Amino acid sequence: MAHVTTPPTRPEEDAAAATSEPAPPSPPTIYDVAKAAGVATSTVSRAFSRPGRVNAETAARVRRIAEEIGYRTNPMARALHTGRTSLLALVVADVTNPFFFEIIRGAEAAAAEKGYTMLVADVQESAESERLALDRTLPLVEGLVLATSRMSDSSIRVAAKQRPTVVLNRVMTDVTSVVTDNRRGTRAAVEHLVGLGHRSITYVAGPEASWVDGVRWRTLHEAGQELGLRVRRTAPQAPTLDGGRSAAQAVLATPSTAVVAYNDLLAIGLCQELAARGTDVPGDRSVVGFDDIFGADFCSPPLTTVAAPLRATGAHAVGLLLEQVGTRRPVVHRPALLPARLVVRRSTGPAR
Amino acid sequence: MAHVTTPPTRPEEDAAAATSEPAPPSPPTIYDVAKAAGVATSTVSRAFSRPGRVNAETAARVRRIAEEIGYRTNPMARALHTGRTSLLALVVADVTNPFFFEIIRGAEAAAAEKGYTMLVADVQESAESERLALDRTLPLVEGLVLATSRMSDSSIRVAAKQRPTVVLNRVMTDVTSVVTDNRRGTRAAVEHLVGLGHRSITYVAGPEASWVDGVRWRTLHEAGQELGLRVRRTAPQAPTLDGGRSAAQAVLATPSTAVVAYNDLLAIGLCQELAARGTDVPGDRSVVGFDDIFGADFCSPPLTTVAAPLRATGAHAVGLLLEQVGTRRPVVHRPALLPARLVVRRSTGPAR
DNA sequence: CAAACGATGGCAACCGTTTGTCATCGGGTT
DNA sequence: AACCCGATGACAAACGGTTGCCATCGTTTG
Repeated sequence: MAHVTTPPTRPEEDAAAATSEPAPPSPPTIYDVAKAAGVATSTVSRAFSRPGRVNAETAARVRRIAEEIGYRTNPMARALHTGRTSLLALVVADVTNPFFFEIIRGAEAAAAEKGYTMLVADVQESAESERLALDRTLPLVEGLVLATSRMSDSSIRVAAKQRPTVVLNRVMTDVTSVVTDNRRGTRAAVEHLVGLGHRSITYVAGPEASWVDGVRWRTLHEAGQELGLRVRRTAPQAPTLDGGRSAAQAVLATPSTAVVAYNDLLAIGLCQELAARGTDVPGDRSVVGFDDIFGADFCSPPLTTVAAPLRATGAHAVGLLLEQVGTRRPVVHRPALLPARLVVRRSTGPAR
Repeated sequence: MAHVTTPPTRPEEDAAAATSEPAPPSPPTIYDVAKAAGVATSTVSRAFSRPGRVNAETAARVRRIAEEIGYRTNPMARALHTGRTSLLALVVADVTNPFFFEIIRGAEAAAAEKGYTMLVADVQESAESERLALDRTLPLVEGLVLATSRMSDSSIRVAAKQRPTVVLNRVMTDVTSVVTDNRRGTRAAVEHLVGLGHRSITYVAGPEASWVDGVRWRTLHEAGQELGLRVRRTAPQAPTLDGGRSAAQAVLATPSTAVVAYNDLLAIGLCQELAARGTDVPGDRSVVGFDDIFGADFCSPPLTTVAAPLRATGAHAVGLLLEQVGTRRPVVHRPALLPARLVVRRSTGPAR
């Protein structure tokens, strides 16, 4: 028996259905309310938007009648005149990357709290479709949060010129940004490893286009210098499980007893492949990731990682965004630095 | 060259700000294009929407000029008149649940391909905020996909009356739905376990409000009867890692050698807790999940699971939705059944 | 008692597109 | 030469709210 996937449309529908429902009744407008209440449309409008502007009694009556009729203000009509759509866009490189989960959550919650709706656009790691998505959504929204944009700074500026914008995990001079404190986070990781006796660390690099990758590597490098460590770096990897797996070879080729990976996905992939090759983590090598994504606690072994305040990042970004949305003139804050926190699990241990 | 648009009496804002940027230039409208091209606005409009309706030459000229000026049609103005917003909403119970990743991806891709933008709304497992989200988004969108709605059938019908709607993982008589073939999937899991010698299975139940939970349990129960198995069921659990952990106690209290969990999250949580209590999986108990979410392959042990065609589900739902969007009269298809597939990994093994 | 005033509500002009309807025009028919 | 016709483009009326401005009215103030 075959699985019926697309049952064809049934053509007899029209005639049959016409009996059940008489007509698609168009929803009541402000005119209907005005007529029913015996006032002008302007009064109805103001009863909602400027409660002080009309007599309290009148306003109450209008609202009651609107309620009865089932009136709901048409957001498009409002937007046409005011420009206020109550829509915000959050552009993420990849919705399926757990890194964005809590960011989305935080952003959405903060937006909803202020009466805004979040439009989440997934651009599948491509600058091209990111531009496309912006084209589509920019005219609709009042503000923009770019989480890990893959576009150039100048493309971002173009967008930022059109709508208030906040970027995440990337620092720009003329666009407000929110980043986690990668320097401190990285240092915490290094100190943790040093405390366990490690004297040599390999960094598994992420995408070259990543601003954050640069920061993490540089800090690691500096810290290494200061503390007299031997620090190495692999070739850039895609920030995925597969990227991590394919870095195993390079890692095993080094004598480093500790590995710091660009992010958790990479770290988890690496652990998998190391295990497959008979290398024990943390017995033979210690592994640290970044971000503390979903899964970092139930992979094997549970991952020691520099946790990013993902949810707070999303929420904070929206907060900053909303500050700008009202004002005519764009406000650029200096980068907000959110604290990172080292979470020690079982992928790190004493050096061999 | 300046195309003087509509000179809206702009009382030259504060002098101070005027230094940085001259003025927030309002984007060009159809009027600007019309004037520049020396035609009426209707011609401009039709040059885009009804290319056949105007002289090909004129149309080309208009479009060229529009391009030069940087004209983009204002979606709100269009929507106000036509009702077409090119927006679809996908309501998910929990964006941070990996179950939805590929559904979102599939839906978004299918929507984008047809020129629609997906609005993803997270309702945090609450019927209350689901209603709220619908209130906010319903007037904006042309169609609705409800993935695992937590609302009652009647609430769903109310929404479906206002906009074309497709529900996922739930079967309703008068709303189009897309579900995975849970019956076959469940049977496959049971047969797999029986093949390994298990004669007694415990089902770790999911939320009572879940339609899918009912199907899975009933099928499991039936299959048990037919095959002469001993089948038990735990109390309902939240479909999360924690839910899985807290089910461990109940599972250990049974003599069942195999466990089928409502979903992967539950299964993974259960495995964790079993491990913590010294129970070996699959040595002492075999565990099967549902859905094959992100993480099912790298948890410990990698999970045997009934994989749902998540991406196809999302895409298919949008396909069905878009069929209805054009038509005035709602079309209800019968439920589309998408095939499930058993993925055997290492959480199942021979019965003790 | 007149002038001034604050509160309140209505009028009408937008916001930017779409689209039904109508006028015009050049050309082909008869 | 009268007529009809298709093609093309302009006019103007929506779509559903918002808001600046004015008229009215009952009060307060000098």
